[in-house]
Amino acid sequence: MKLPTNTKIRMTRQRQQILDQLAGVKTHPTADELYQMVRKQMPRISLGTVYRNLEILSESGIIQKLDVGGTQKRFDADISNHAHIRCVKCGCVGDLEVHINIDFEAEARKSCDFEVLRHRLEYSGICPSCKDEKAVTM
Amino acid sequence: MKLPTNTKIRMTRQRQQILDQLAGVKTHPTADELYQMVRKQMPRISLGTVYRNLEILSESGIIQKLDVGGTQKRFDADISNHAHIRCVKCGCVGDLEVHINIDFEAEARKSCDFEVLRHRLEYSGICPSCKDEKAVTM
DNA sequence: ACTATTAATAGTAACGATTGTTATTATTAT
DNA sequence: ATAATAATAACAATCGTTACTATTAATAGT
Repeated sequence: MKLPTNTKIRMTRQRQQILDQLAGVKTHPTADELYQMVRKQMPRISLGTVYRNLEILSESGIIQKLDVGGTQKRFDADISNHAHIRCVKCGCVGDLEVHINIDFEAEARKSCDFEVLRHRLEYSGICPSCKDEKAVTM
Repeated sequence: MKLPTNTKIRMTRQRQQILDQLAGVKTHPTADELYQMVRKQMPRISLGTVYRNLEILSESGIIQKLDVGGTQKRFDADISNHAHIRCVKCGCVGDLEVHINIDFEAEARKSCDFEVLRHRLEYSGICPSCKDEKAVTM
């Protein structure tokens, strides 16, 4: 089990690079995609280092680990609470600002005996570029 | 991409057994858990058969494949549209009847250029038995 | 009911994503 | 400076899942 956010983490070149790359992009990359991105700047970095740092960064609340379906986890430097939409064709993930003024947790408590902690709203659909492809093909 | 429900599927003993076991339980088991359950009745069934049948059954709309976070997929013989809550301690998954009369898809369309298809509302919390454990330990 | 067709099976190998392990290197505290 | 600590690269191991292949079983047509 890991420590909470009070743990001070060391900012190494690799960690900084991973963070910078992630912050500079709004595509919610997978660990492997980030590895490819960082490798262009630091060719000797290892995939394990990327995984370990993404884990550490998300555990200390600096980034977010997303579990939006599919086999791979994705990462987001934007910590704000926003919904995500996943393209059913290519698997890419976009951001979504949904303003629904409902206490989701309170609603859930009405119908179950769990201690309700949080909720996640996730969408699926077809991304703009896959929509265009479809249009071209037909 | 696979065909809709008009595809006729062969009902083998194994497939029937998997379906029966899944229907007889409200715990949303993983493929491996189902494998263990079915094995008690059919000791020579293979894990691959379980995976293949769960895939076929969910594709033909007879059961539901759940992607509720965590590393493993889960399965549900209850096709009705209901939300799920996952225990952050033990990973178990429970059902939830949430009645929110909002057109989630319409809300999403306001803030993104995807073709919005569907949404998923997922909760996390602590299940009754993990709550009790905590109480005992402290 | 009998046989041909064809899908489904058991067993096992292969796979991709992720997590460990370990010896080495870098960073921080003394 | 040097000892202590943490992070790294390289690689092995694991986990969940899918693919392969020879064999078996479910259905269709007689």
